[in-house]
Amino acid sequence: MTRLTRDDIISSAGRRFATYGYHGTSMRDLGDDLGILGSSIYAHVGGKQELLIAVVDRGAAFFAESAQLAKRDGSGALDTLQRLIAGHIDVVLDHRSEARTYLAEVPFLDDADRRSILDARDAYEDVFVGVIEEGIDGGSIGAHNDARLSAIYVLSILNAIDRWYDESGRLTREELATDMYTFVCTGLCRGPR
Amino acid sequence: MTRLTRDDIISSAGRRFATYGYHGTSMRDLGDDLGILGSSIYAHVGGKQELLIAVVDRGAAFFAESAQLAKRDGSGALDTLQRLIAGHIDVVLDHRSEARTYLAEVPFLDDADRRSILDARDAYEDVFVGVIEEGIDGGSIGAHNDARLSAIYVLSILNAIDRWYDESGRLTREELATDMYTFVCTGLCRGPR
DNA sequence: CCTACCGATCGGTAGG
DNA sequence: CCTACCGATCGGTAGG
Repeated sequence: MTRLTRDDIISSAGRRFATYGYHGTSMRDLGDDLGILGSSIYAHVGGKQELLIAVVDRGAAFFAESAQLAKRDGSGALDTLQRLIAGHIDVVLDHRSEARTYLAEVPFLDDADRRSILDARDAYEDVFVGVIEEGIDGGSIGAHNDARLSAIYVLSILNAIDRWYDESGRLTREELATDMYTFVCTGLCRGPR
Repeated sequence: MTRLTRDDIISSAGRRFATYGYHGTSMRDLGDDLGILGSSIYAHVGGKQELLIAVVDRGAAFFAESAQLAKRDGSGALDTLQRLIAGHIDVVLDHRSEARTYLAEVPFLDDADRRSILDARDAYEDVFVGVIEEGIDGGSIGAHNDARLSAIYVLSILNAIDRWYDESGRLTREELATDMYTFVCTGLCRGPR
């Protein structure tokens, strides 16, 4: 039994917040998870809000990193979009607690922190919008699409994935990424466009 | 100032739950909204959980009703899908509090109630799956689509709408329904299928 | 629907 | 990281 680090506590808090929500979690709950008293957490961290900020910041960083990688490695709009989709799925499934807390508990941040996270979210969304606009300009994406709305649709699908995807089910993560990209690119309907 | 009804209290509770979450709402908060004491709510309602159940049940009923209408009035799979989409948007925007609470606070229901709501959700999802399968059988929807996954994608987009749509913005609800249906049907990419 | 409470739990602190 | 607390707030009740 070695001593806990600040990172241990943030990870553990993320798990609780993701499952029970920020307001559904007490400092004593967090202590129980860690095998210490709730009050002992204050030796590592300033307070409950600080824990929420730390978890949400981690989530934001994972998404931002994923977007940078997709932009760097993508060749062409559709390839970059495909990488953005696969990267988002990886973040959501590899960092479920942070991603879920990032997606659901932001309203409970203090004003200043909430605003800065919403800005980060907008910047991430803008990457999707930019890639779709690029596709429209280059001819690979239909000009009838509204880039902003399309980005929101794609992100809505991506953000919901952790609520239903079962890692131990028959659908692999890669199959999901491919199926979802095909849906987004091609749509459901048959016949010529 | 006439006396409050049970329905008034459920509506008010829905607004609080939708904004601050179940665990972020106290009985005293609810009382403040209603202009009475928190303890006075117990004259109308058994407890906080009962309020959550009532709000969530209302949400479930709105969605179920919408699905029945779409199935009844739709002519063909694609028309029914279009009606399902427009109906879902109407529920989410006309009954924001109930819809949001239904979508977000179900994990905080007691076991039995949660299970029955999850069953209702599955039944609603199955309507979407059924319509997509019908479209595949009839040839209007491409056979390469996985009906279950496609239904989840469509519902993910629909369920996220209340988090970004601004009723007083430039996009009307009808435009949104049309744009979203086009996205779902046609996809983003240009070129033959 | 209010008065007057109840025991339990909350986030957090002083001092070690 | 624990001991020993603090005042505030929680969901809820008895009696009117």
